[in-house]
Amino acid sequence: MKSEKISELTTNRLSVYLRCLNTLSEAGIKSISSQALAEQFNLNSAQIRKDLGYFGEFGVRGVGYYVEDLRQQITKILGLDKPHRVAIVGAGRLGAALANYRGFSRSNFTVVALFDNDEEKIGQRVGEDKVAVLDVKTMPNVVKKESIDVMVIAVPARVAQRVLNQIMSAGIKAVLNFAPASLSARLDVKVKTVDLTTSLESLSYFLARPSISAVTNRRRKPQFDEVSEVNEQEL
Amino acid sequence: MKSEKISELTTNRLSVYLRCLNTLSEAGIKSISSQALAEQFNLNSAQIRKDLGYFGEFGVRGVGYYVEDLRQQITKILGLDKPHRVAIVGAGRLGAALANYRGFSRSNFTVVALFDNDEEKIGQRVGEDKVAVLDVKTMPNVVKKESIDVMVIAVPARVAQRVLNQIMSAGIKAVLNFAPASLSARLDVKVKTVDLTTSLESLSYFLARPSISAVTNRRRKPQFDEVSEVNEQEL
DNA sequence: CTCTGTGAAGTCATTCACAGCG
DNA sequence: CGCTGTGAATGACTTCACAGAG
Repeated sequence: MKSEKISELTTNRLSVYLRCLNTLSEAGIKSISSQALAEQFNLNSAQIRKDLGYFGEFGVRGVGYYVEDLRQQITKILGLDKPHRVAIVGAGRLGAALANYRGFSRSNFTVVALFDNDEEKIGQRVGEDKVAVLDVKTMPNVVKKESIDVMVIAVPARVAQRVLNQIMSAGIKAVLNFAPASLSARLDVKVKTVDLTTSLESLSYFLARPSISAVTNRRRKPQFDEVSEVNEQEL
Repeated sequence: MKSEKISELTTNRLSVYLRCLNTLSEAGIKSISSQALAEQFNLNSAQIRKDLGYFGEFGVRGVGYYVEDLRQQITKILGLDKPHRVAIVGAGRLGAALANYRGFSRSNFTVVALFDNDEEKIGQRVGEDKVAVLDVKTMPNVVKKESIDVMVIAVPARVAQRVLNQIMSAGIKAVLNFAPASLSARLDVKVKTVDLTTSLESLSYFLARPSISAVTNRRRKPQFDEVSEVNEQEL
């Protein structure tokens, strides 16, 4: 175990590894080598080993990694053993969709509240989960009372910086931003921006050039989990 | 103008530059230097010049860039001068939210259809825009008839690969994926994955270490567009 | 003999720094 | 003079390749 600073690319991949391990665990697989893991999920085995190497020695030479053990290790590294409480600012379509997104709970995240400044919306409850819409002015108090430690920005771009400032004032250190805007934050606050516009426009660039090879894609590989028909309702 | 291959990081940034130029244009700014642009939007001036340099010489020495001109140039580079037609697979909460997202039109994207396999949903129309929910089985025909060239995957992870395969069979070359799954695609198909789980889990890692400096964040800088109070409804 | 863990090599991306255009 | 455009320098990330543990 060294004490270099870990790149965000590495932590992103750790999250992906964790997801793979969950799948393997559900399939009853007990152990797996970095190579087999890489092949099954379109990853690179050397990179898996290197990423893990930053945090310790989790493997067994000649064998590979024990799925359950590694799962717990990565869970701990990512801080997912402790629960996180999330609030979303902006009770529009996206905010409401996120508030009811079922995928968060596996990672130990719970959506606690939705904030908005629209009188019409405040006091309502949104979606199946009946998440309460609260006045954005009450944010500082609610953050404290509800022990919220992660905030999601789902407001229009032109108010995003202001909302971020309020969020930082409330003492939040981790923010997921969906507004298409370049935000500036204090150094001790981590803002991750998910920029749909940029993603789409980047796709458009790809479509605009009939270039031969799309280097960014992974090698083609048949998947192993061709399960039977199911509904597509969950998101 | 060279003919190197352009990194996705560069095209992502071009999209950001375009957004900044839109803001400047609306503010009536006629020209701007790379340095001023960088300062106003937390960017790096050398990088702006280098990114643009891959595509041509758009600046005027001693002056900077003409906002309207550069805007059009980047629009063309990203292929945003031609309209794109988008369909979304998965008429769940996220799919419905995306189908009615107003931010796409500025980039010349129009959401044409929603696909699902749930009998209950097929035939309905979703949101203010009344986007029709169609049977996913009709996808190949609809893609042709409606000239759809971009698809969005908003289905649960376990069916995402199968949906992607169908999408590729229908001849689509550009896909935006919201399912938390590692997908494999043909080399001539570009898949961009927006992974909420990974984004959140990476934030969790950041919270788990009380490290002094969050290197990934931009320098703190006061914003210049502190506009007056508005609603936060649009997403 | 298999597979990890890891320096060393290689590749790709960002930033510097300045010649030279307008 | 100010600013772009760009090689050259630096830095970051990935992949190779292998010593050595089990």
